[in-house]
Parts: sequence; structure tokens; C-alpha cells
Amino acid sequence: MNEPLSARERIWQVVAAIPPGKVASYGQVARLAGLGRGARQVGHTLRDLPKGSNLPWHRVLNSQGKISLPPDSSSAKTQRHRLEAEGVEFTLSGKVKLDQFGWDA
DNA sequence: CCGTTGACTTTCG
DNA sequence: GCGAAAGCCAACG
Repeated sequence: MNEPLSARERIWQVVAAIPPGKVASYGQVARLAGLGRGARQVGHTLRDLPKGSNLPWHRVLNSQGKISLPPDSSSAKTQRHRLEAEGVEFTLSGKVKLDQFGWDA
């Protein structure tokens, strides 16, 4: 049933399955995507996202619950702005509430 | 096909 | 809590 989707496509599927107001870590997404420990690949794939992909990549953060990109990066600013718009709270440390939804254990 | 790179994660000091 | 090092995996040239 599972189509032979490439690792890159699987990541998009998992990220697209994240409901609004929730966030997931790269490692969490990588594991669900079947990459196991390819957390790094998740970030690289999201960085190379195709133009026009309605993928909520901004809901994907690192294990620290913070944005991996530099604070002066346009993507980082946009990411934080979008999370706030979805109801995600940021702490004074710049961390966000890791409200991970019930990922199928 | 091989080597390098990278939006990560975990562990040690 | 922060910094550095090692480990894993896939995309790129």
C-alpha cells in the first residue's frame, strides 16, 4: 500500500500531518517518516522545499524546542511569527511549548 | 559510486 | 544551562 515514496517525500507527508497549534521535533518527524535517526535530513529537505509547497515546515523544531535557524534569518523570523499566529507560546528563552499531539506510540 | 555537507540528537565536562 | 564531540542518514556534485 505504501508507495515507494522517497525519503524526501515521506518527510513532507509527516510534516503535512502535523495539526495546527502543535509542533514536532526533527527527530520525531524523522522517526515517523521511517528515517529513524535521519533527523538532519529532515531539516535539509525542508530547506530545499519546492516552491509552492503548502508544507507547515514551521511546525518542525529541534529537540530543544527552538528554531535551528539563526535568529537573523528570514525563515526563522517567519517561522516564529507563524507559530505565534497558530497559538504557540514562546518562552523568554525563545523556546516554544512542545505540545506534541498523540503521535502513535 | 565516493566524498562532503548539513534547518539534528545525545552524551560528557 | 552551555559548549564540544561523536553518530546517523540522505541529498548533491
